[in-house]
Amino acid sequence: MATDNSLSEDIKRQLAVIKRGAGELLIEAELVEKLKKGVPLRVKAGFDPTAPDLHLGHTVLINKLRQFQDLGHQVLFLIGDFTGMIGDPTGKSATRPPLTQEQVQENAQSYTAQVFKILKPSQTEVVFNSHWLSELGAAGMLRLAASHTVARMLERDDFAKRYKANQPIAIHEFLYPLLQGYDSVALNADVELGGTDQKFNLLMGRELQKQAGVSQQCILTMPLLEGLDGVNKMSKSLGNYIGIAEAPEVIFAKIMSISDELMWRYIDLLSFESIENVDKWKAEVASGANPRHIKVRFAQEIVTRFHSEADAERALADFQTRAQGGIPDDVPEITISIDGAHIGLAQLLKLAGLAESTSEAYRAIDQGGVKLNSEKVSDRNLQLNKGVTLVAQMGKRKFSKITIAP
RNA sequence: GGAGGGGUGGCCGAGUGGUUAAAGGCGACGGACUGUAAAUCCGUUCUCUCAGAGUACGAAGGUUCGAAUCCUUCCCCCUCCA
Repeated sequence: MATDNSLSEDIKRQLAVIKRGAGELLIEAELVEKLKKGVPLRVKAGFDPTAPDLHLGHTVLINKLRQFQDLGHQVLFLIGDFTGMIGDPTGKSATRPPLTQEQVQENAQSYTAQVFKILKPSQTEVVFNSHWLSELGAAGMLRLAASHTVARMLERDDFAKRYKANQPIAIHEFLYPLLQGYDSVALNADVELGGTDQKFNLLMGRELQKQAGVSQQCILTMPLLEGLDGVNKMSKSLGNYIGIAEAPEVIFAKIMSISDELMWRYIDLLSFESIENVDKWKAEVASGANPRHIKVRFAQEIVTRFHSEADAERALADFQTRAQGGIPDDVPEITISIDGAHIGLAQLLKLAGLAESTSEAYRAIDQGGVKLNSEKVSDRNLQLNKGVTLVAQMGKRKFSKITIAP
């Protein structure tokens, strides 16, 4: 439904900010009513404590939380430590082992340390759902479980698919949406954010709040960011992610490696540039400009956000050096002690950590992927003497300044 | 509780006694091409004291000149019936 004319300028502005880049807002009219009260909204978002390394995919959501803060609202950063301790066996590959209390605390620390690069601590409340869920007890859990039917649960898309495909669904997996919904009741959330895949769980919060007789939360879903492969959603386990704690050069290089089409997706979901500017860039590229320049600019924006402007400059310089086949400035140095008077190159590369195994090193040499002091090496049996220092390069990215102890 | 199916290299997946270190695909890596993008093409893809060995097909034993392939025991997963 469209914004009607009676809305104040302020609320229109807030709505525009909230809806930018978002997937779906349920229910807009309710949100307007909440905003009209002029009281800071309680905006909830939940995070699984099992993966302490945030990547850009997570930041799509966190950016939105930050925007809520900029509009004066309060963020409830929920760490799902209770569910984390049970251990989520959901499908996929390896079942995750349950986390200990210590691990959960550690992960939470790591989380907040990273998340406050984006969120304002003064408007963020970090909460753990074990606080109220562990008090729920078996009786409370049963009451919760009684609130919904199996049929209702099977409406959820992934449950439905798995059920049809004869894949197992553990009983407690049905409990997850209920617990997440109960979190909203306990926190008295006004709005909950989640990925588009979370819609069902988010709606569960609304229903449980209704049953509890409290005001229902609005729901804002955010699109899922594709990973570097451009196909699957960004995730650590798929290895297609850009971690926000990664080195400036790494973040920069990874962004430069995404395809041109995917670049726009990233910009839409991650950049803070105005919509007008982004549209202008798209037009420029459409009329023949090299997308590379925009990618560089975007990469710098992201590196600056998680490191600093100086780091972004360095990352760019580093990137260009490598592009010209040069040796970057920050080559790690390593000294290696050997037994005999000399050592085979393959063994050396392995000891220096450039190759996983000597076999891999031999292969790389055979394929012309190894350079010493910028000279390509073709002799797979090359021996190196004690006391020498040289810069070894394996492949495009791996460098090391190696000294063989005399 | 009963019946049946299955566990193969990072993943998927062929392979039922002998050129099988194990087809094929994906991924990954190296090279070419480029904007170090993507796509495409070529190559590689267990390890090692590298051309000669060692170790591998859920685990442990056994049969055999020889096993991923046959036998025994154990572990794990799935499906159906109750």
